[in-house]
Amino acid sequence: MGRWQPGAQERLQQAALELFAEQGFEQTSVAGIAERAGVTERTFFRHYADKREVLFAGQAEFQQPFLDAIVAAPASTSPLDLVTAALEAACTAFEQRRTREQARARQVVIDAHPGLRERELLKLAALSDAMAGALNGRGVAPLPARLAAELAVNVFVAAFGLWLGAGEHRDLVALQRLALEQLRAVAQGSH
Amino acid sequence: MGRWQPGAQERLQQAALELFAEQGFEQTSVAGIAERAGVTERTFFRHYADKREVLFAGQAEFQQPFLDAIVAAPASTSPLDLVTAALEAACTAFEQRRTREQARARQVVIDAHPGLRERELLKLAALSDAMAGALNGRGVAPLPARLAAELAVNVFVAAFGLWLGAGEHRDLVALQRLALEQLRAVAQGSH
DNA sequence: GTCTATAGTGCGATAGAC
DNA sequence: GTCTATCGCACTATAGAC
Repeated sequence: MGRWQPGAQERLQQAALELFAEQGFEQTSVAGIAERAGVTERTFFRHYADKREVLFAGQAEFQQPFLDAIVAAPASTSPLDLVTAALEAACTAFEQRRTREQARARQVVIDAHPGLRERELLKLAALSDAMAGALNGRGVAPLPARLAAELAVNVFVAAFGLWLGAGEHRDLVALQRLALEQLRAVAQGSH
Repeated sequence: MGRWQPGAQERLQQAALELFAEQGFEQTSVAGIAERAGVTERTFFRHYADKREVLFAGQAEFQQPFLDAIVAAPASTSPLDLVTAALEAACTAFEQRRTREQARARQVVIDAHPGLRERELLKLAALSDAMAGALNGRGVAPLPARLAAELAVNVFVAAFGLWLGAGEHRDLVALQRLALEQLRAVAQGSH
C-alpha cells in the first residue's frame, strides 16, 4: 500500500456532505473536510476548484443521458419529442444511481445556503446549454432549441422537487410526465 | 455639505463596472473599486454583501413591475395571461431605465465570469420565486404557478439576449412576443 | 476603523505507478 | 526515465468579527 489511500475524491465528497449537514456550510472549513478525509487542504483544491464544487462532482455523468437521448432519437422528431425523450432517459438513469434519501440529504444542505443554490443553478444552466447545443445538432433552430432546453430543465427540476417531498411515493418518471402535462396546459392558456 | 460626497453607491457601481470591463473581475480588487469611488474598502462591504453583488443592485425595482402586473390583472385570468401581462409591463419599465448600450456593457462583464453568471441566475431564480408567489396569491396552484413563473423568466431572458444582439433593432416587447410564441409552439409539439 | 480567519493560488519537492 | 497524485509553504484578498 502506498503513501496515500485510494478514493480521495469520494472521501472528500462524503466528508463534506456530512460536515455541511452537521455544522452548516459556512461553519465548515476546507481544512476540516480535508482532515476528515485524511488528506491535506491543498489536495482538496486540486480536486475541486472551490469549496462549493465538492457537492457538484459528476456533472458530466449527470447530463450525458439527456444528451445521448437527443442524439439517438429518430429523425424528424419535434423539439418537444426530443426533450421528452431526454427527460425519460435521464430520470431513469438518475434513479438508478441515487436513492431518494441520498438526494434529499444533499438537497437540504444546498437549500440551506444561497451560495450552494447559486452553484446548483449554474450547473442546471450548463445542462440547458448542452441540451440546446444537442438540439441544434438535430437541426433545431437556436431560439426554439434554447427554449425547449429550458423547458426540459424546468420540468426536470419541478418533478425532482416533488419527488423529494415528504411522503411522496411516485417515481420520477411519473412526476416528470405530470409536470410536463401541467406546463403544456399553462403554455396553452388553460385555467 | 458633509465630510463625504453623496452617491457613494452609484459611484461604487460605476467604478466596479468600469474596472471589471477594463481589467476583468478577478483582477479587480475591492480596494481598487473603493479607491476609484473615493471611499474605503469597508464602505464597499457596508453597501454590498460581496464583490459580485455590486453589479446586481436594484433587484427589488427590477422585479416590482412583474409582480404589480400580476396583482393588478383582471379576475379569472389564466396563468399564461397573468405572466404575459407581467412580461409586457416589466419590459416597458426596463427599457425606460436602461439603454441597450448600458445593458450590453454590463452583460459583457457578466458573461465573462462564471461567478457573475451564477449570481445572475440566483437573481433570476428569486424573480421566478416571487412571481410564483404572486400567482399563488391569484389562486394559481403551486405547481402551475411555479411552471408559469419559470416560463415567464425564460421568455424574458431569451428576449433580452436577442435584444442585446449586435445590430438588433426591434424593441424588447416585440422580441418577448416572438419568444413567447416560439415557446408556445415548442410546447405544442410543432416542428 | 482595525484585526483576523480562511478561501484560494503559485511553486517546488516528493512518492509512487508505469 | 515520465506521469500523476500528494504535500508544504508562502502569499493575497475576501469577508466577517470586534
